[in-house]
Amino acid sequence: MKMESYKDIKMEDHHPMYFIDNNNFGVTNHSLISDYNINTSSLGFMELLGFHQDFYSSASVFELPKEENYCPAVCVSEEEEVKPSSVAPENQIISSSTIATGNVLNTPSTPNCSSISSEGHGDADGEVENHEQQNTKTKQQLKAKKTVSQKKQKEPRFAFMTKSEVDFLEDGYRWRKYGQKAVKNSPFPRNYYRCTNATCNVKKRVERCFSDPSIVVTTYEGKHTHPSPMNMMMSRPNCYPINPLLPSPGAFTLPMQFNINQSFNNLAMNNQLDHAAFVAQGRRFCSNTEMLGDQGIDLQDLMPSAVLKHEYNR
DNA sequence: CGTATTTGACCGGCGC
DNA sequence: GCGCCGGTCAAATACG
Repeated sequence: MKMESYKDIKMEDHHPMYFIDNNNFGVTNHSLISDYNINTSSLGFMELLGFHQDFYSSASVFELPKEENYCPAVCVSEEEEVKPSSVAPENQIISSSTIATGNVLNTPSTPNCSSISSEGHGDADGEVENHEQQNTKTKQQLKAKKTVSQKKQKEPRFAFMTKSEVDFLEDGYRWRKYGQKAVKNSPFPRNYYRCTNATCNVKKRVERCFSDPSIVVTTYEGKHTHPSPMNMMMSRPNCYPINPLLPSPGAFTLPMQFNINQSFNNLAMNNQLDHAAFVAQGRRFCSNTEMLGDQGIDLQDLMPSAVLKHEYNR
């Protein structure tokens, strides 16, 4: 599999989409995601992905060889998702300096539902109301309730587009597919995934761009309530990518060449890595019960399903 | 046998 | 009110 750099995306006029120039996304040889200057007080792109500072600030984690400098264009949508069928590959790239303004990375504040809680209470002069007034009020209440509930349902959502031959891009989390729908005017179906963590309600939609089948549009909805299994690995002191020349008993040596936009599986398939060694190291890590016990994670949480599948098929 | 995926049915929102 | 469409459910199926 080969991923290519993608710079030709057209912004829809009404969508607050932001695209990040390949060379500024932090996957070039020495620039980092942490150089992003994302407003940390808001819900950032990386936070939505569940990657925390302690993870992506590690230089070695995001170093990538020049020939693999494929970073996909990233688009972020605050209110609406990307509509793959309408995104034509054409122009307009905004560099990471533009992203630093951060307006689309901010999570829209959701109003409280306190207005609802007053429903049916404190109506002291209700006796004088006639039926018409009551009916009108009921309708208004229902309408208000409906509006609030609609707002409440709106989860922070963002999407990014990746030029890739594979549909499902691993991101460190485990997902369970719960649906697939045919997309109107598109030969490519839309796949629906849900985070397998019981306490997490994050959803993910994956579909191919109709106008350019080589582009995969991944839309995330919600925010993970738990750290990324991969993030957990990386954040543990003895689990950071280590220099293989410096032996560390019990340490899980992750591949030194790693990129957020590339899946674990892709990594394993990449000629930069030895897949068997990668899986074996994962096993070694996961067999260390002391390391896993306090976090309640298991092998499947740590190893993305695609990697595990790949192992099964061997 | 347990778990993940598939896929048709169902539901709710929205426009006409 | 009706139909279309996006999203979700859940039974059936596949797979290890």
